[in-house]
Amino acid sequence: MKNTSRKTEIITVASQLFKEKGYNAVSMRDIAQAMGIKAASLYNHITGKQEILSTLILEVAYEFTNGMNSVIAGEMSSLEKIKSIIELHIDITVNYSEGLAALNNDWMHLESGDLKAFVKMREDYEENFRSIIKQGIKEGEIQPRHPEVILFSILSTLRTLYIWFQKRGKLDVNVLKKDLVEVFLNGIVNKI
Amino acid sequence: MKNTSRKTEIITVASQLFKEKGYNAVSMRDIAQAMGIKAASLYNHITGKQEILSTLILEVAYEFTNGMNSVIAGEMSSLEKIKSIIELHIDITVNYSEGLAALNNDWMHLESGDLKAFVKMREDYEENFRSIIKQGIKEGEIQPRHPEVILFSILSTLRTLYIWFQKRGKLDVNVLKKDLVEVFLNGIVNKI
DNA sequence: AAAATCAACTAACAAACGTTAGTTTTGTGT
DNA sequence: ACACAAAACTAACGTTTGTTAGTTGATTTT
Repeated sequence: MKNTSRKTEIITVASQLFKEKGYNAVSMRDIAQAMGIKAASLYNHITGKQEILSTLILEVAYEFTNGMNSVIAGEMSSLEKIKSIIELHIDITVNYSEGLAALNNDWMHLESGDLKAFVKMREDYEENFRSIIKQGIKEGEIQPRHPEVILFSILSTLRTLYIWFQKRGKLDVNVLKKDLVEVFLNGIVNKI
Repeated sequence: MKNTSRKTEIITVASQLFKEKGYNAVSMRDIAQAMGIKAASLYNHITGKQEILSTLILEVAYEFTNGMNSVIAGEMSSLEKIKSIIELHIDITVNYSEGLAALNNDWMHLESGDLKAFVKMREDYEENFRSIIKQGIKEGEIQPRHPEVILFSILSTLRTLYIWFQKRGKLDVNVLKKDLVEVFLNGIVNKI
């Protein structure tokens, strides 16, 4: 029942600082001060600064990988799969806002093993997404445009969602899901 | 005739390193080494590390501000204005790829005066964009969705363009402009 | 030819960094 | 009340950081 161990507390506090200033601009002394203790005391709970970063990023990365695996396993049309992916991103954004910031901005500061694992997961994720789009174009569900343009326009928006979500008075999650799906699927032009 | 002064050389080299690792992970010794000189020699041409960052970011920021001012001054429909903004971003992405990376990822490391100026410019830019969208909705040109969702979905994509543009074998600029405009204006669904 | 300017250099600085070692305090179960 | 473990502390370490001072050699100006 104590999922709020001291270790996860440290990671939570650190993630908030990372989100604001980035991994390299946050010192162990900054993290310690935010917790009301001294920097050396952190090492009773973690092996080092790098562990904070990798724990934070890989947790979210697995969340994406598992979510994507569920989507591609389901028997849905391509458009429904894309809709599911959009909703997956929004759910993760709501629950892992700080981890997402680290994943987006500081993944390159992971060290060798973790870095390789992360890059692999991200490449696989993008490749799965790309396949869904191509399949949709092939079956005539999606307009025949450059798949890469569709992929990155959707993915860029979803990846940056964490910045916007809390800035504008916490947009309602369901409104966001509905509007975002419609913007991408139907565009913004009013056709009357 | 010597726009390739030593100072601009330094800023160019630094911007490429910043793009890969971020401002704080790049040392003056890293920059110097990439130029084949010693770190202290850099100070014959620049006042410090901070000057590199602010020069880099503010140059691009002014480019956006001027571009947006041209757009809102023109007599176009809202949809045409949005199309112009998309093209503006693509043009800047092509010409200022490294500066864009710094602007997106390291703006928070600007110091007081420059930081304030930058944040002001960015807020004004977003407010102008938002007004165009609202105007378009009011006049029935744009579908009546949450303006903030439209704003951030377009802007997120445009801001991240610099990552994708050169990764995928340099997408042709005109294809990109055409497809991106169509994705946002008409969506991806094939309506037949 | 002499003087001045430029752009590199070496050497060093104080501050901040992540981390380790050893010690003391705090809290818990018996 | 006592023993033990958890978690804080102080002090210090070796590096790396951005930056300054003073010097040297090359190029340009007078």
